[in-house]
Amino acid sequence: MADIFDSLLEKGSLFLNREVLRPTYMPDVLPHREKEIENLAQIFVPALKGEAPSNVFIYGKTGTGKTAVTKYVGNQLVKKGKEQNVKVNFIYINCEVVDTHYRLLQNIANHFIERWEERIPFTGLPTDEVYTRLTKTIDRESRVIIVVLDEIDKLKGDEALYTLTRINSDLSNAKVSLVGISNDLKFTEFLDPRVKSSLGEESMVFYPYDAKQLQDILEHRAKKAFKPGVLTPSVIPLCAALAAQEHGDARRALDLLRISAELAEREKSPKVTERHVRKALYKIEIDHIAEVIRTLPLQSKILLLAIIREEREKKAMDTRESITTGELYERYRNFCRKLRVESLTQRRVADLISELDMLGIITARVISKGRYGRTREIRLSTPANEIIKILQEDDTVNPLIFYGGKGQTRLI
DNA sequence: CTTCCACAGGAAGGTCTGGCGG
DNA sequence: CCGCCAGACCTTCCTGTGGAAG
Repeated sequence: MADIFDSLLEKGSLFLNREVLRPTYMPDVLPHREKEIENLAQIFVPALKGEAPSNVFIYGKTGTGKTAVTKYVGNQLVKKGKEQNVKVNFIYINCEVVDTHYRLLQNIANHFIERWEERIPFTGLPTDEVYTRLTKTIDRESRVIIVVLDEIDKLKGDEALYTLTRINSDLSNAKVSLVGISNDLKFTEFLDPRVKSSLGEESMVFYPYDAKQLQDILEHRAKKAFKPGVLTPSVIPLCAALAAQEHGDARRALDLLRISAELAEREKSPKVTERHVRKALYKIEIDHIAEVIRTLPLQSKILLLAIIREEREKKAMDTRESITTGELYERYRNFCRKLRVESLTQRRVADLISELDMLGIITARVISKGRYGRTREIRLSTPANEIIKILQEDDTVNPLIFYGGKGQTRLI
């Protein structure tokens, strides 16, 4: 039994340390974010004199380094604080995980309570009691607390923010500053104006990386991640270019590189090549879409199969025409009858088509066929066999799928 | 130029679920 | 526990429209 793992461990690895390429990894150098680091440090520096820094709001799309920069500067700050004997606390909270008023206060408070029996329970106390305990606890000594609220737009209700932005008026020794991080540029529009002005005392915007910058980042990490000489020289530029095209998302670029290498490894290839990158790109895309399709509502799944069926029929008849809403609706109704599922109205189905379009599974453009009306031109933008592979697992729609020879699939 | 198809897509209202304050 | 409300999900009804055909 041990042997199979031994062989996998030994020759498999192109990696020195795969973790370096994961999004959770905290690099010690952040290329092309020097300015942002400097800025944020500038804002934080009063903490070292025992004063509360301004609250900061940080915008930027995913993979632009917001979290990394904030954590990086925060860690440095705490270190410096220790050197200079100033009490500085840096608390990072991801609001996707801690998403309610209660849990937020609880989380911050527990950060300062060592003794297990005094910790605030997950549930059971009134929220204002948690608040009182929080203020009492942190106010025992004079210190500066920086609370980072990552993905702040995921917080439910703005009560939590309202409480936190005013907490300093209930404290006489400690001081609290907030850092809000969001990738939703419209987030503040819906906030209570008082919260908005308080949170936005300072604001920073993180712009996406361009291809050249992504390339630097990848090179930096690749040095630690891979054994020397494993990457074909064009691999990193290609990953960078592809990710830059997408949104300048560093996380995507790193994922792409990691998965490329994993594919190469699985093939027992001694080197990662451009071909692996292309394959990885396809895999990432399919994996993403697979997840979306799997979680689609039943009606959309049926609709999707109806599209595949219509598309195949068109191909068989060798016409260049694409599918129209009317034809598709008929096929959809037909599928619903076969499955004994109640069908939706055409109006509703039209909206479902738009949704599938927005999800990138199909494309649906409005075209006019003159005398023959206005409709949408519908076509798949995802390989049909991949979709069927996923929908086979759904017992409700599965009866529509038949298996021909040679792994071929057909729809009723 | 007008007609007219086959829908697009807006508006309003119904139904159901689930969270929340009292 | 109950009533209320918001929001997701649909239906019904509707007006609007690009462009080939006539």
